[in-house]
Amino acid sequence: MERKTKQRDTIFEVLRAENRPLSPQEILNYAQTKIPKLGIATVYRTIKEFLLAGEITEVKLFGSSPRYAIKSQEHQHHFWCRICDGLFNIGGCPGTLNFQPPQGFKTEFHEVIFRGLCSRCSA
Amino acid sequence: MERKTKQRDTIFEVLRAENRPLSPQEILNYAQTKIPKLGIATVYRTIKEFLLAGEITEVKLFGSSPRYAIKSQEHQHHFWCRICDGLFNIGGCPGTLNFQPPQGFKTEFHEVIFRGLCSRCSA
DNA sequence: CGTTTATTGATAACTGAGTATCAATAATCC
DNA sequence: GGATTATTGATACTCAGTTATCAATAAACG
Repeated sequence: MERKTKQRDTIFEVLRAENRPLSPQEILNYAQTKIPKLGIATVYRTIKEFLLAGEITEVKLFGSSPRYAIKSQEHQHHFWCRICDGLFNIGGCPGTLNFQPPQGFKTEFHEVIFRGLCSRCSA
Repeated sequence: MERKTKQRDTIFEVLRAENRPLSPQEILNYAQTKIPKLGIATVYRTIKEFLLAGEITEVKLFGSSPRYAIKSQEHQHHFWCRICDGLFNIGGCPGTLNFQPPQGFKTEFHEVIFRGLCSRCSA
């Protein structure tokens, strides 16, 4: 990551603008409105660099391929749309749920996924 | 599923004895203590048959390949061990969490995954 | 501007999960 | 037990996601 390039700037801008976890393919689709000839390999390469640099995090759920999002300081969970397959950040988790695993299990963190229709697809 | 075979009986017995969602590979590993020459293709075939027959359900989470478990009537969530990679059923969810997605999102169901160390691995 | 070389785009290669194929095996039925 | 045929085990294959390769491009810097 020694040089500033249109490709890297655009990929980061896509993640910033969407503000939700995106798959490599989604990133490509959005970014190609700015750089039509952008290649998928560049997206994967750039994701790797951003991960190494600690600028983004990987979000993997439910057997789908991983998504990537700019790091958030908040405790975030996710809504996963059954129609458009999009992932959306959901805040508001109080940190502790109103139930817990039994004695003996040492919970380090939890993830909650709401499944259904996002606001756009349910409209 | 016309004939009763040692393979099918063993695979079902493994799922019953473990009482938690198992990956095809886990099923193979457990079942091979009974049938050393059992093949992975038979595991996949048998899973498909049990799914069609409605005897088991598929549990998919967090980018891991799917696991399979005998159907439960309870609303179950899961604990996923960071060390042994095993999945465990966690009951006790009141059905509604103490936070929700914002207006506009239509939640059909939710999944909660606790991540950390299972009772065996934390001992 | 010209040189250097990191980066890119196109695409071939790889990977792991799951499926198809087919001869060998074994459950069922007489 | 013998015949029939569903099932099995071994393995080749497929597929989607990801990575490697390499010539062409374009940042950076004098």
